[in-house]
Amino acid sequence: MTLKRISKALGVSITTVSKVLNNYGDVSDSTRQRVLDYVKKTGFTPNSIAASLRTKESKIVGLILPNVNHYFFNNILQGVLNSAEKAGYLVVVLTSEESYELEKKHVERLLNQKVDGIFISLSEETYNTQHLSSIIDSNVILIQYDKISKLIDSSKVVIDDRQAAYLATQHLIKRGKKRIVHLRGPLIPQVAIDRFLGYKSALEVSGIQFDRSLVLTCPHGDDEEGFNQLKSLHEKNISFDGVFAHADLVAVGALRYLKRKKIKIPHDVAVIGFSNWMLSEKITPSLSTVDQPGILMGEQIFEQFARERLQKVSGNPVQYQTKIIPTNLVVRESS
Amino acid sequence: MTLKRISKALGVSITTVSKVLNNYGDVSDSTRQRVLDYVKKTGFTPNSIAASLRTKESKIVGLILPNVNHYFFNNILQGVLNSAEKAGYLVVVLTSEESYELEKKHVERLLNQKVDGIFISLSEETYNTQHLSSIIDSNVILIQYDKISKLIDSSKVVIDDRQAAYLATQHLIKRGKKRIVHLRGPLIPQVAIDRFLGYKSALEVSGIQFDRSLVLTCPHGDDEEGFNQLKSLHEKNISFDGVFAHADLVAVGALRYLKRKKIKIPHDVAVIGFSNWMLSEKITPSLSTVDQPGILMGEQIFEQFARERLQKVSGNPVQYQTKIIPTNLVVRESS
DNA sequence: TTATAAACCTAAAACGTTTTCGAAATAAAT
DNA sequence: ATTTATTTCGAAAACGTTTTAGGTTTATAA
Repeated sequence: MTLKRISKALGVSITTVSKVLNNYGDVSDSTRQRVLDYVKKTGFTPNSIAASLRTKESKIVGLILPNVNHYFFNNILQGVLNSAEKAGYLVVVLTSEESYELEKKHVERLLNQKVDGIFISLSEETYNTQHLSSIIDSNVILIQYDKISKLIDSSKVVIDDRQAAYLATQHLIKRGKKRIVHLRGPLIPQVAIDRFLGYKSALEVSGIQFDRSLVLTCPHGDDEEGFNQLKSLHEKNISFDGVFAHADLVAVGALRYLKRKKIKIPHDVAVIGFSNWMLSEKITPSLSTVDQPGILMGEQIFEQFARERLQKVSGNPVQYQTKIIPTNLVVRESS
Repeated sequence: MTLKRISKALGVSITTVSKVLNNYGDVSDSTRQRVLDYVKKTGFTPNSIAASLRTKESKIVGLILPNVNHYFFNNILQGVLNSAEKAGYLVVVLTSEESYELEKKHVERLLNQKVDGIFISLSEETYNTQHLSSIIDSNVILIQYDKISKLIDSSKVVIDDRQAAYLATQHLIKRGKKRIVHLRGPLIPQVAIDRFLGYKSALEVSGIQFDRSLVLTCPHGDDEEGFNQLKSLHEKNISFDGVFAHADLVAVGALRYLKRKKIKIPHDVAVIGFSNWMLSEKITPSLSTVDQPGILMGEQIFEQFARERLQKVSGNPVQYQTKIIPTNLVVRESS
């Protein structure tokens, strides 16, 4: 079933059928009704591939996630899906698995699939950003989120990591803790740097001496690392009374070590994580953490895309925006 | 940049350019090389929308998930993504949120987007399967997975729920448990029925009397339900020494209740869940469960699609298959 | 009645590919 | 030199829409 067949069946032109389907004004009520009835009867829906070819709008956006097994990114996906659904967009999902090569390949695929927008959080390996430039060169809307490159001029949606880390650390300080371990992420990505800086400035503001030996990296963000890093501190006889981990899973590992050593939580050592994974409220003791509103972020990502799209088609200059999403402290038993 | 512009630049026909790009034989080595060089130099990639319109292959598949925040479905997604990536397919993801209306709408959207295949796990509300028939009528490949309709003739990829439940229950019996509670899912979906039947037949085989009062529903599958259902049993003075929950989260709720009541796990009551969520190994006591290999399932889903696609284009009859994916028992502290 | 305006309609081009079918050029065989 | 076979190329149609620019009919006004 095509426009042509409908038009033949009803004895009108292809143009007319197309016009009623697209709500043009210049078609009489009677023929409009005839077309509508026929369309409903046959269940016809226009071939959107053909429409895309003509209009150069695919009504598809691409979302590149570092991975899909992470609670935070699940929520981002969920949020993007929510808003895209409302706006009648389809979203194709790709995972970079933290690989630059894959990320680049995905961008190319999306580009020749002629998606209308690409939403990307950079992999940890990504230092070269030419593929991002090529998105812009192709006149496709780029929205960066979470792990972004400041060098690329586009809209951005990010967590205020520094502020969040500041709040988490300050919270431990308010609980009377003075020797606070920071189990940080890898050295390069901006998120990890920002969280570290937030940690550091919270100490400074409270007049607590920064101690380099209390900062340890947990690059993969798993619980083994959390466990092992606390263990290594103990073995070196370095004392501490608080732990701020860059991920809930790391904090879980830390808790496991403390429990094994019969250290009282939060009395002797208070622990706070990051991300508010589902598991953090189910474990004992339940884990204090920083909630990153992923769903909200996902929605904002899509909505910023929709805004830019509108500006573009209406010929207005597009306004890039950087949205900084606030986080909330979630205080539970571990602190 | 289009075929036309390339052909003009090189003084050959559009046809010739297209042919080298698609590896046709009838073009001389010298012109082939000229085209290849020019394409590489300009970084041209063909517009896949136009190609789709002509070939009627979009190289896109649609994946409908009940939701995206569930560990099992994350893995399905991951698996589909893995295989699709290798085969050069893009996948658009949609969530039904367990709503029949949404599910139907999604199918329609995918259909007029002319995807090559649709992979679907039915929502809990879905009883009418006309939208599935319309997929087949549209000559689009349908693969059902997890929650399937037996009435619709298509390939299927499912967990052997009955066998899995049988194993889980048998495991508790081997531990010497005789009064085993089954916290089951909603009454209608086949998965919940199969798990219940597996539970029941494990009891029968071991000569344990089935007790209707030990079977309780936890329709939403959250931990509150697990907690409350055990509580209600206690209040009715119904004794039990084992719990087989239809979801890990429900089992977590059960554990929480038992811990609160100082009941020894697994000595007094052993607990086993279902799905092997990430959290189940992190909690204390760690939770025994049934591992559903979601990634493998996702891969099989796509690969079955790829097979049918091949059969179709080569004019062979398409062979529907039902793949039953085995599960593994994961024994941990809770049993 | 005729001129003018408004309402309704359509032909045709365009989007960028793929593929069929036949033509031209070259090589091989007679 | 002519025929035949082989290799290489290209014209044109087709995929199903959208949209421009203009044409035809109907209503309104003179």
